[in-house]
Amino acid sequence: MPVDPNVRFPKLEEAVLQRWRERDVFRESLRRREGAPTWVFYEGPPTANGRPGSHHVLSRVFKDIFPRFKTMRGYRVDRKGGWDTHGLPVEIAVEQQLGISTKHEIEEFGIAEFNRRCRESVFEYLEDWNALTERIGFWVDLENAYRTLDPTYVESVWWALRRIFDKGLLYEGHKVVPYCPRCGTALSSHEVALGYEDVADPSVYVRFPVTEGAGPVRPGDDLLVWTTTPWTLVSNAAVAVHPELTYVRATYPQGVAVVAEELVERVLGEDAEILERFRGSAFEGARYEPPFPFIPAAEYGERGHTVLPGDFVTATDGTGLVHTAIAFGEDDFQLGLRHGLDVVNPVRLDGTYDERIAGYEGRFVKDADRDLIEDLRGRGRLLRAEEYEHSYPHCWRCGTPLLYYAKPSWYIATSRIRDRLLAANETITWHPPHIKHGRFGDWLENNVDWALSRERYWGTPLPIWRCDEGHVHCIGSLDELEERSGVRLEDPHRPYVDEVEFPCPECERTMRRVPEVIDVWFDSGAMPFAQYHAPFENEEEFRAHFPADYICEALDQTRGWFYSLLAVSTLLFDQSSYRNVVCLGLILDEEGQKMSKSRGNIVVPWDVLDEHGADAFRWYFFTSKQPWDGYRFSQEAIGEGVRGFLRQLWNTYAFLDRYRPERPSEPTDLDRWVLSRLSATVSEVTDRLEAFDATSAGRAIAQFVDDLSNWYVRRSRRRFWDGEQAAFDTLRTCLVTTAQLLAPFTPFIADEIYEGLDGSEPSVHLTDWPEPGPRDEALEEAMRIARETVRLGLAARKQSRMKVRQPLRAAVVVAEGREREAIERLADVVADELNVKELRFVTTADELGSYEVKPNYRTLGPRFGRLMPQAAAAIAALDPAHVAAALREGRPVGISVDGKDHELGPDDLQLAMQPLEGYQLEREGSHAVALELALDQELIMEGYARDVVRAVQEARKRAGLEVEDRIVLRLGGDVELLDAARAFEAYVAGETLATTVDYTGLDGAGDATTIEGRELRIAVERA
RNA sequence: GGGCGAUUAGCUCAGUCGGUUAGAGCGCUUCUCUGAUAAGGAAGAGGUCCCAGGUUCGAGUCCUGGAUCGCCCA
Repeated sequence: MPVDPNVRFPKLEEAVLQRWRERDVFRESLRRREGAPTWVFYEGPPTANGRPGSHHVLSRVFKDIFPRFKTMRGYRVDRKGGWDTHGLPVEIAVEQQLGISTKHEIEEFGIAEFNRRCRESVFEYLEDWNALTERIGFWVDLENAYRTLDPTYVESVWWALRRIFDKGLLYEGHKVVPYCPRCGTALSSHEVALGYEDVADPSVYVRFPVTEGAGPVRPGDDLLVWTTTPWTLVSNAAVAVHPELTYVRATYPQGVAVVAEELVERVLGEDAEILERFRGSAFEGARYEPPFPFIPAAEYGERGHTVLPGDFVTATDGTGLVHTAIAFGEDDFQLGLRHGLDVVNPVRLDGTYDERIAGYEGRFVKDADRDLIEDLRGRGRLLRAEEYEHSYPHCWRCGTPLLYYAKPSWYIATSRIRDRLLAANETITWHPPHIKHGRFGDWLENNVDWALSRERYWGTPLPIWRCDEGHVHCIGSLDELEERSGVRLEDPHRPYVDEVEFPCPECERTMRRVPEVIDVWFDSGAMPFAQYHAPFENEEEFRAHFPADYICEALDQTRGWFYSLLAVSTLLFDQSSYRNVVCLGLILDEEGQKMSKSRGNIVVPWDVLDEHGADAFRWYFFTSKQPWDGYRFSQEAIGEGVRGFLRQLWNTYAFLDRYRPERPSEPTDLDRWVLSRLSATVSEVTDRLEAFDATSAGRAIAQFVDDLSNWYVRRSRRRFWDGEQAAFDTLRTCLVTTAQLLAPFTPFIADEIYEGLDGSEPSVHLTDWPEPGPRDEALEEAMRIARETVRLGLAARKQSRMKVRQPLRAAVVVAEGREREAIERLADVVADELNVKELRFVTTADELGSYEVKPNYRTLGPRFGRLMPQAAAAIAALDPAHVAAALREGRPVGISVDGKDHELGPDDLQLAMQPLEGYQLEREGSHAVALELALDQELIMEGYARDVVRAVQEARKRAGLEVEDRIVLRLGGDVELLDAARAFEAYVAGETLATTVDYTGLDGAGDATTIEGRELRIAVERA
């Protein structure tokens, strides 16, 4: 069946998919690499509880391209799919479905049923995902995909946690979390991000009288402290100052105040007199009287109610002295941790004060702000109270202001292996590179312990059991749990696991599981071994697939999967679990806005696939820009790629298909040229793909296809009409090899072209990656120069308004040396393109234009330095003709700069052509083309003949004739046109496939057309 | 508020080691070519290389500060 030039790609792709299914190509590609070296890819698991979007297409096609490439390069690339199934987003989706929103309601509803619904919900869109995955050509083994909810997976995670526990790196501590006192639950960071609102909170400046001085600060001085959460003042534990910042003692109406120097005027006004300046570190350890007497300093430990150093303190707001309440802020908490302060939290989980805060017991803390401020004012401790506008997080469910709250939580002591994490990071190649020591490296440098536990329901249960005596045991396998408890868990999730109890190995009391589940990121970070249920089984499989050679996810995974993978493998194996990583950017809409459902600017993948097809979608992502820069995405942008590249490639293929070789022939320079370009392209594409640079690789292919279509084929058309074997062989080789290069990029069209032109394997994806053939760089360079010459000649025609169809006697080319040899070698091509009878060469431009001499700054700049402008002036003053002559003969040229003589060689000067008036000449650098515009009768006649041919071809098309149909041609009209046609009858007849030409006129019959104002009538009939 | 990245023609993007006339594709206008192509070719219009300083003989490129946008974090 002939190749359809107007094929619809989406339809073509469906047919190719069908062929892949029938021939089982993906699995065959793995079978054929049995025993070959492995190249390992890890699938970062998505969650299938929402429909896949365009950004998922992006990551999936990037996950596809390099494994395909490596498979063709001879590796076995197993691609095990995976699904992330646990976590809060899943729970929230189910809560919404049930119309509930609190933990209390979930427990009332029943954890068993709630989790059953979560389990269902995570695969709700599995069919969509599977269909899309196949349709975009992402080859991944979905039948054996790992799922983080499977008991085998959970067991491997437990094994990992046990290992970490045994190393003493899993512990219970406190963590400050955003907490909704109404819902009684901590919120995850992305939930917090949902609920920021601008609110006015009190802003108070409070006096803390010093009781025990330190450095320059004396008893009786007032530490001025600023806070926007007066309710936390009741549990003030310390005051933080920046050790490097400058502070002052300054007079004010109430006595002497201590405040950051930069803020004196803003806090104390202009009248304050500065008594002393000193560093924050100077008064570290000073003791003060706290703002409220509810909790004595001793409760906080040794350093309660003292001044402590804190790097987080700034002088942009407040006073430069920061009130610290250990239980209510991350900075506060870390400060307390560092200086051994004990956590004292007088606030109950419902957000009210407990009995220690006499007079306020049972009141909601935020509502107590006003009374607390009045209390301070009454005791003369308040300097000033204002309102402060800022954005503060609220619960996205109920609108209650969140409290930051220290809560018990289980941690992995990753900060203790920070050096190992940094060392492991050094072994990873990042794309783009700046992530390595930028965003990711910084994150590792500032590593804090991994807060592992979540007080939630749908997740891997934390396998820690505890007895009343406080002994702790970490379970490392389902077998172990069964041995201790006698219970074999079929489903290790809550609530079933919560019911399992066993006697404490130390004290024989009953051990019960702690209620927490773990952070889902630990699940996915454990996938290198958990996907195989290692080490319980498939240990060899795991060993053979560790570490990964390649992973790829969006940039937002730096603190997600990229981190959890690295952390888990470093904790367990002290090495990275991946060697190369490609980070993808975000997808924005046409306006540069983030795509979101609420904006309604989502581009649905299926729309793109139906309109343009998967190859177009893929090609856009691969080649429009470097993937980490993000995309401005639109259907239109993808359509451009289809027209500019896929159509061009397809048309070239369809062209080849239209003709048949009929006679043997020798290869020409054009053949050798395009094959050399092919070799160059193979090399470059291979190099770029090896470097994970799909963008440059794809663009190199596009450039080659453009050369192939718009130069090789265009220049070779007649050879195809004539059935020259060498042309067919060359074009076929180019297209088959291009199909191989394109296979990882656009697997459908690549396979279709391969199938149509070669087909010796069941699929292009089962072929070996092409090796570059020989190069002829001299010929490539020659062709480059010849094409440049053509470009100049066409420009000259344009300038002289001399249409290309009009033959000219000659083009005069200014060129010497290698350039001239190159053009002479390809003179036929150049003359034909320019439609001139001959090319004449002149060595210098003296007869066509004059030279201009310019300095080569690159060589002369370093030599002359600041005298460069003078040197340039001296060069400009040289006689160009003299310089040109001297350089041709290899003699140096002398100039005088600043009283000294200098010799300039050929590298120091550049000659450029200057156009001379009255000539039609186009120039570039040192070569130029001029046209001989004089026309004689013969040239004019030939021009007419070509016009006639052109008109007849039009008539043939209108008559609906096939290109190979022979015709009887009859012409009538203007005498000169007819004379011209008669004079060039062989040419006219040959071009139009006319068996006979008749000039007797048509008596007004036939199609009338006009050439140069002369009438021509044409009648064509199939012969 | 901190960190990272981006900013070049109407749009999408290149721009190497700092080298003096900053490019391509698309779109637009005009012309041209056409027995593969809704194709090709030529010309034209279109630029504050985000801004301001600095280094340098010379800055789109290097440094500092700022603006805008995005991401991550607080």
